[in-house]
Amino acid sequence: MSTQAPAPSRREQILKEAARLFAERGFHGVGVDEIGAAVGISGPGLYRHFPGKEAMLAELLVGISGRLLTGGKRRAAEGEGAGRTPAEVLDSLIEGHIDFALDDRPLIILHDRELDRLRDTDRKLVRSLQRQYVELWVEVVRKVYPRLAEAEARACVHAVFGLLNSTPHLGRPGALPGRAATAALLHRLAMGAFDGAHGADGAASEPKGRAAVDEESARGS
Amino acid sequence: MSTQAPAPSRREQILKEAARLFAERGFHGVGVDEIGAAVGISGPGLYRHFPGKEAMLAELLVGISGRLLTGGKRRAAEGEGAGRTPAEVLDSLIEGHIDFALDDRPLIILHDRELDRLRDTDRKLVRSLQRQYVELWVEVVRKVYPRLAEAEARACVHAVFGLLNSTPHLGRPGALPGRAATAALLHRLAMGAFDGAHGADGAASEPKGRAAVDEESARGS
DNA sequence: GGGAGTAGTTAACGTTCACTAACGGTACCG
DNA sequence: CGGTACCGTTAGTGAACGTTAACTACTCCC
Repeated sequence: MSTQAPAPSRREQILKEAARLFAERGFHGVGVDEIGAAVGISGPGLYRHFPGKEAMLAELLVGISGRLLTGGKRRAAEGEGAGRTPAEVLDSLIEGHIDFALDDRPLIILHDRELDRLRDTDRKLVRSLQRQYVELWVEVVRKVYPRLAEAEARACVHAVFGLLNSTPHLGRPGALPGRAATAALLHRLAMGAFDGAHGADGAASEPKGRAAVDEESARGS
Repeated sequence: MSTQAPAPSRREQILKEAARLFAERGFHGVGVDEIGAAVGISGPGLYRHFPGKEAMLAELLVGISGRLLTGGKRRAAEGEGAGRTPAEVLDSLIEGHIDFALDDRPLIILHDRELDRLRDTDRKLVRSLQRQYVELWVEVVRKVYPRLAEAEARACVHAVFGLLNSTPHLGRPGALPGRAATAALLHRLAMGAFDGAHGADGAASEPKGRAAVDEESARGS
């Protein structure tokens, strides 16, 4: 309805279009003229809003990293506050990440693709935020799957991020039924991945039945 | 000259270094002078071996896509020939992909990151190879997990690729015990993901009909 | 009405980049 | 020795890019 679109203030407009273009063609593949054209102004008019091209990328990356971390922290804290089990907290983290991946595709792409185009200062900040986010997940994952060593858990988290961030690769049109179905599918995939990493025998905490697919066990490597 | 193997023929040397540099800093972020310097010659000397910078990227991407597809086809054919179960074939596909991801990191990065920097002809070729590879997986996956609809299976395959291709994000040093352990872990993660996708109840999302529930949250597109 | 601030324009500058031109050395081969 | 193909060099070219400069129009506010 009359959702108050609160004045998409040129700045945000620019950031949004820049994100889309950067994601499509890469940071170095997009000129400032194109970004300007995408918002109706042309070329150097952008410099009224940003000190430079890189500042746009920096703000985008810091923004997404910060929001991911903030959201993750909030969900973890909610879990501690209420009587949630670690498994439920992990569930919530997965859900939050999926929301990001589905709603902010361009940012998710940039987030792990164009980080190295930042200057030292910005890059270190973004990396720090990313690391904190990863460690947040690792902590929760290790509570749910205590048999995972820390390094293993971290690798699993990175892998699941790769899985969840694969949304951009799903074809644009009607490849999947819809948003909700896609989210549910990703959720199941992520949970399954963690379960699989933990090993075939006694995973205690999660009630998900093991839908038996006959596999001849561990000829793993 | 009976020794066939050790001929790192300048050309291959160039391709290898170009792959590394493209993966590190992006196609547009690397200059031809740097590529030349990386192999000991400088700048335009490269044009004795390649008609242009983009030709190097094209050869790299066609190469990796082709090798992935060839390897996948070989494994699938071996499965058909022998009495292998679909689950065993899928196992083999996963193993093959992991080998690629672990042994040719730069190429795996380029493979899904710099595709759009190619000219139409090359890009279509690479996309065709990639699509065939995906469809190969989808076929096998649907045999192992028959309850997955085709679109779902395809999404799962893409997601698992994202998972397996996450290796570049695993920290460089001794983050994981070793190659074998990493491969085994990735294998378990991938299998678990498929299991998880299949295992959930079909209550929510099995029909192909336009379930109206999806688009609820799409306000403000 | 007259600053002041904001948001935009076009023109130009300096650099970087992919690529070409012209040239030289070296190995093989008659 | 002369010829040829290969592999490399340095110098240069035209285009594109990020950024700055100089200038214009509009709005707000006393």
